[in-house]
Parts: sequence; structure tokens; C-alpha cells
Amino acid sequence: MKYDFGRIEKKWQKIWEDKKVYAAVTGSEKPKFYGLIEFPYPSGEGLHVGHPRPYTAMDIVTRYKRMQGFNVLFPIGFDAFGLPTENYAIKNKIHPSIVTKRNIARFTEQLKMLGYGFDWDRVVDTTQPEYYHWTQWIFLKLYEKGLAYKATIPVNWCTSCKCVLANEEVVNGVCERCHSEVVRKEKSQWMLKITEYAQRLIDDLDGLDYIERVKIQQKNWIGRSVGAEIDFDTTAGDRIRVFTTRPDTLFGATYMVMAPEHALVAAWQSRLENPEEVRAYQEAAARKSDFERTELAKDKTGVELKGVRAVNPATGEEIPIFISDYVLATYGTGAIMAVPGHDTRDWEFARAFGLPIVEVVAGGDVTKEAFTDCETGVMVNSGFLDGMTVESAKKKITQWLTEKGIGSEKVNYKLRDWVFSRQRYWGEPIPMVYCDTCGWVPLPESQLPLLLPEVENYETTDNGESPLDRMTDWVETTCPHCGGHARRETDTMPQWAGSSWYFLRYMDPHNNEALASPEALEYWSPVDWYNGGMEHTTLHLLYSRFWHKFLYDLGVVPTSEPYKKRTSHGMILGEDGQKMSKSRGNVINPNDVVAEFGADTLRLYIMFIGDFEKAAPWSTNAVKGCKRFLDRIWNLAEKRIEGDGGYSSANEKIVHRTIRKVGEDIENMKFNTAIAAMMSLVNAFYETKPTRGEIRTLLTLLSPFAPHIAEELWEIQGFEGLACQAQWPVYDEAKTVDADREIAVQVGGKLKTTVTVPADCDDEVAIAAATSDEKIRRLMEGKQLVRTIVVKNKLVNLILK
RNA sequence: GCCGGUGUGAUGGAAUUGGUAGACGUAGUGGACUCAAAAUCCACCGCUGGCGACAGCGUGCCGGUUCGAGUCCGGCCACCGGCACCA
Repeated sequence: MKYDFGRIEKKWQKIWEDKKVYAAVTGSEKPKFYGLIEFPYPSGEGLHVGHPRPYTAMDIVTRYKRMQGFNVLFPIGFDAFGLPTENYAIKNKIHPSIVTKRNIARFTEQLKMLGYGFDWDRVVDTTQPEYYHWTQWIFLKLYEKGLAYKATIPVNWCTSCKCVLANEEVVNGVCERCHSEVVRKEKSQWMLKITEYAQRLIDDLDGLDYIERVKIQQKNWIGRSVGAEIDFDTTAGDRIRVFTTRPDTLFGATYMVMAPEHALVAAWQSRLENPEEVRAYQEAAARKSDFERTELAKDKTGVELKGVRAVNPATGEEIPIFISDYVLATYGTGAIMAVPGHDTRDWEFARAFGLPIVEVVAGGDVTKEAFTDCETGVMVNSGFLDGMTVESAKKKITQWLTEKGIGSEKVNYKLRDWVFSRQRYWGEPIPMVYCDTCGWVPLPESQLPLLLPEVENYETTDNGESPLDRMTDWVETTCPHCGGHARRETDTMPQWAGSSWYFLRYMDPHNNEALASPEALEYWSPVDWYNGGMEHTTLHLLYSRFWHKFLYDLGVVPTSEPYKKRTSHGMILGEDGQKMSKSRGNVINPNDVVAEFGADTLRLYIMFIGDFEKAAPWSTNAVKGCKRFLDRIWNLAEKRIEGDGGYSSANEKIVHRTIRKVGEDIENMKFNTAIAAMMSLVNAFYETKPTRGEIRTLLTLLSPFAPHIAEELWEIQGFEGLACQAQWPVYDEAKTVDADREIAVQVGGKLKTTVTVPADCDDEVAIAAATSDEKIRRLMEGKQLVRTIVVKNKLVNLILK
């Protein structure tokens, strides 16, 4: 009989579903294992061949864990709010909820086609009121604790999405989603104080089993730097506060620079001798987008504030003050002390404006470039700091500033608060109303969920307001506090809201009293293993850690971190080695692959394609290799093999080795070599026909990778139960090794031949075997053996003279 | 510029972490089966020289440590990812 993958795959998918073999049981006595993959955004295009890589990997891991006796939670859901659906809905005049339903149905069908062991009774959909009820609830809690606030700030405005973006969503000055221009715009926005958690988000990384580059990238994004804040007196009477990481260079501060938006500029308006020039510069800076500002970074520009001067507190000298857009309003205090001798940007600015450059750290040549080295320099021209190292000068000056009351140590972060408002329809409504007398008032929890109203027209507006703004009968409401007239918030939450806590909902997805029951949270937390894309490192991963820590502080969740372990997969590229995209026409559709080769072959190939963490190009040709492998297994096992469950002496060693290799490789996500090991085993079975026990072991090992064919052959062989519920085989370490070892014989470190010796034999025996080899004896003729190096079971190296 | 990562046959990739480089797969070559093709099975498959046993070379480049380096150290080059006037 032929290997009819189409029939087999449908047959077993139905049986697994009917028997609910992948159901997770909250509170089971077995040890729990929670494996998580990033839930997909159900786009109109459906699954493409990149999706199955992380899904298959975690499917293998969780199937393996299940066979080892774990109570496994491996859930799936849909992150369904978001712009593409809304844009598609606008274009085709269909309501986004209908589009979403359709897309989810298609995704579900495709995911089932691939035979994943998801617990389908726990599916979540972020757009369902039963779900976003709790997204809104978390927002209310954030507001209650002062972590959600409304602020008018310059925001990133995507000109195409007509919507604000978080800093994390702006990539190279353009929208990460649609690649359109992003401009600055002043808007009143809901903000979340993620900065309050900056330090904990760094510190707690240490105890986590995340791949190193994720930790590093998160730390860089949070961008902690230690320095000092220093107050400078001015001739206007006001003080300018600056932040610096190099307080040691205070004696070298020869001028100051403030951001063009700095509040003191306006306050000094009447004192300035050149108000027109200053105003012109401010306006020019305001017009530029962030992108333009950084694009034009090469040449430093600025205007001196004539009429006001600052005093360097260390030297007592008066120094000029400039405004320049190389100083950012949003970082530190929006003002700096400029030390051109020891800061590259200040050096360039001083050069451009002919300002004095004073050397205060010896070791470089400040007439040629700024000397920024902190390791080797020695303080000079710095009064009481002279002769010190940079490190000790930092301590000394900070102490001096503190005593004088004009400065103190300070830690700053690049991370900024999370802009949480979006001017779009297809998102969670923010449960807040604005009352004419009470100001912003949160909805009482009893009024949740605040439903997203059905609207006729959800198109974006050009005035920058949300489409909901036009819904007067929804917008106009009464204040829950005083009963007076109030208006609802019309912005919605960003897509990252629903995904910041979805893994908690999986633990107890149908709970109407809480986001999940305390028992379920206690039992399943934390996620044991979370695999996802590197592109989410500073977005979803950081946001969800923040929310989880907040929920931990509230006492809602039992752990301070959501994910114990985080791994990441590489992208699947097109056959041309380029990123798959519709416009390049190199997209591979999994449906086509399944139709031609079957789901098991696709699963195998996508895991065999290369190192899981690295990008790999698709090769339709190479898929055949995996199909052949399954065909070869089918040929071996399509007829019942009789006999007992033992192993033959010929195959015993390789069977034990393969069990060890496959298990270890699954744990280390080295699926490609696990499959290679199984291929070698099958090749061995073509040399020496497998026994009933050997076939049983092969099918058990194969089951997590290619579950359908394993199940079918399991049935044909008449083994008890289901293959996917079989116990993972154990190996005997002693049986993985030979009695004899083939060891290398080197002369002067170069391989000359190999000899066979008993395993773990004495060095003398190995040397004797090596030196009695015919070829080695010839090489040794007329030479003197001066030294021998023996590595047990590996090699003998003979040094001749 | 800063922070990560990668560089191995025609090709996707292996290599017990300093110990026989190229597992496994693809492509290719030869053979078996077949009227033939496909499929399948068997064998070969880093480069150079030699009929051959064999010899020399070989993991981006240059140097070093070591009995021994794809692996460690120093200096380059190329590509990929992240950050980028963050004081």
C-alpha cells in the first residue's frame, strides 16, 4: 500500500480532536509544562510558510514533554485587533469584525491542517468583549495606580495610518507597519508609565533563561546611564539644570546648550538681544520630523541666546548659552553642559562656532578630536581633581556638588513612557470619560466591558481624531462620578494591549469573574518556554513584562516575570534568498506544500532546513528529501513486524544513541540534527531489518516531528494506545558505546591513520597499537620518539625527531 | 559611530565545545531494475598531483598560543540584525 498522507492526516486529526488528547488539565497532579508561541495576527493572506517554523518547533517540544509525562498547556489564539484588518474593511466596505471572523476561520483551518497539538478549547480572540473586558480592566487598574495619565506631548504621527505611534513602532523615521513618513505632532494622549519599571525590567533579566541577544537588546533599549544632575546659575537669575555622565569634566564646560523647546527660552524672551533669530531657529526645528533632525545630524547648527550667560560652578567663569537641536528635549533635562574637549558632539559644535576647547583629561589631542576615553586619562586643568583618574574624579566631584547643594548623582533611561492612544476604530475602547466638572473619570468596573460601538463609517479622519469621535450618541454620556455631562474617550488602545497579557487568559479562558482564576494562575504560571520573533524584543516582549510586573504588584499574578525561558527563530526566506513578500513573488504557501507532500513532510522540512535560530532559504527541491525519508519509513513498517519488543545486536547501539540524540536535540532546539539522527537510524534499518521493538522506538521518536504517519504506522503495527501518548523511550548510556574504539593516530599533530583499540584502554595499549601500525612504523624509521600525547578513546599523537 | 551575530564543498548545513573537518539532506556522476522514463535500490562525490598505494593543500584574510585550532588570542575584510546627536 502506498503512503497516502492526505487520507492519513485527516483521519488522525479527527481522532485526536474527538479524543481531546491535547487538553490541558488545570490542577493535575502531573508536573506542568506551559509552552507558548506568539499568537498570530489573522491577516487576510492567511498563513505563510514562515508561521509554521516556531509553531512546529514548540509543537515538537510540547509533544515531547507530554510523552515524558508532563501536563502540557500549548494554546493558540488570535491577536485580531489592528490596522490591516481595518484598512481592508474600509477598502472593501465590510465590517472589521466580519473580516476578522473570516480570517480566523481560515487560520484555524490551516493550523489544524498542520496537525498541531493545540488545546482548541482554550482559543482566545482579543476582539471578543469577553476578552477585552479584562484588557480594559487592566487599564483601569493602571489608571487607579497612577500609571496611566493623559499628557499633551509631541508624538509620532504616521501620515498614512493617520494615527499616533509608540516610539517602538517608529523604525528609521518611518512607520514600522506601512513604511510611510512619520511626523511630529502635538497631541493629548494616554500614556503608560513604563519608565517607572525601567530598573526592574533591567534587573530581573538576570534571573531569566532568555537568549543573550534578547537581554542585551532590551537593556540597550531601556538605556540606563549613571551620571549627575548639576545646576548652573545664570545672569538671568534662573538656574539651568543639566544631566551629564561625565561630571568629572565640569572644569572643561565652556558653554551650555539647551533644546530649542526648553521652557527657559520662552521665559527669557524679554531679555534676549536676538529674539527674532532665536524664534526663527525654534520654528525651523519644530517643523522638522525626528527623522529629518537625525538625517541632518552631520552639521551642527544653533543660535546663541544673547543677553543671558551661565556660570560654570567649578571655575566661576561666565559661559555662553546656545539652543541647538542636537540637544533633545525629551532626554535628561533638555539641557547640557558642553565639554568640547571630551565629547564628540560638543567638539563639533565648538569647532563650528569658534568656541574654546579646554583639555581637562590628558591623554589625547583635543585640538584634533575629542578625547572620550575614560580608562586611561588623567585629570588636568581641574583644580582639586588634578592628577586623579576619571573614575575617582567622578566620585570626588559628585561628592563636592552634593555638599555645595548644586548637584547630585542621577540615573537616566532612554526608555520613554508608552504612548497608548490610537486614533483608529478597530481597537479596544479606552474606558474613560471626560466630565466637564470632574475631569477624567474612569468607568466603574461594573460597566465593563465597554463595547466597541457598531458604526457605519470607521474611516480615519484628517483632523487627527478617532473615527469614534463622530459617534455622538456613543460619545455623549454622563459622568459616573457626578452624573453631569461627559464625553467618552474616542481613541482606542494600540494593538500591543491585547497581546500584553493573552498568555494569562489561556490559563482560564472562559472566566467571567476575573482575567483568570487565582488557582489557574497559581498552577500554570509562569510560562515555561516562550518562543517568538526577534522583532518583538522591544515591543511585545517588553510591554508584556511591564504589564505582568504591574499585575504582580497588584497581587493578581504569582510571579514577577511572565516567561521563564525565551528563544527565537530565524526567518524563512524565499528560494532567492530574499525575504518572502508578495511584491517579490517568492512567497511559498503552506497549503500547496501540504497538498503535494503532506503536513508531516512540511513539518519535517521546516525543522530540517537549518539552524533554528538563523534565517534559512526555502528549497522546494530539498523538501523531497524529507518526503523520501517518510517514504522509507513507510516501506519499513507498512506491514506488521512480528517478534518481541527487544533490539537486535546489530542495531542496539545506534537505537540507544538515537534516543539520546533526539531527546537532547529537542531540548536544545537543534531539530535539524535530531532529524538527521533519525535519518541515519532509518539508513541503518535498511542495512539490517528492524525488529518490532526497533520500529516501535523509531515511531515514538518520530511522533513529535511527524505525528500523522507515526500514528498510522503505530496502528498498523498494533501497538497499544496512541503514538502521541506513548511513553518517551529511555536509553542505556552503557549501550551507546562500542567495546572497541577507532582512534586517530597523528604524527606531529597530523592525522596519519586510525587504529582500533579496546574502549577506555590504558595509554600504553593505545601507544603500542599506534606504533605497531605498519604505516606508522615506516614513518618512525630512523626517527626518535620524543613525546606521546594520548587522549582517551580519541587519539594518539606521536612527536618524532 | 556604538552593540550583537555570521563567514565551512556545487548547495542547505554538521562537527561530542581544543582532539579523525564536511554527519544528514539536495544537486551531480556511475550502476541495478525497466522496452523506456519516473519511482526505488546500491556505489561514488572538498581541491591539486598520481594508473595506483599515496602525497600536498583546505573552514573569509594576516599573524599568534598549542603536541594539536573551524573552535582560543591579536589585527583586518565582507555581510546580516539592532540602536543611533540619549550628553
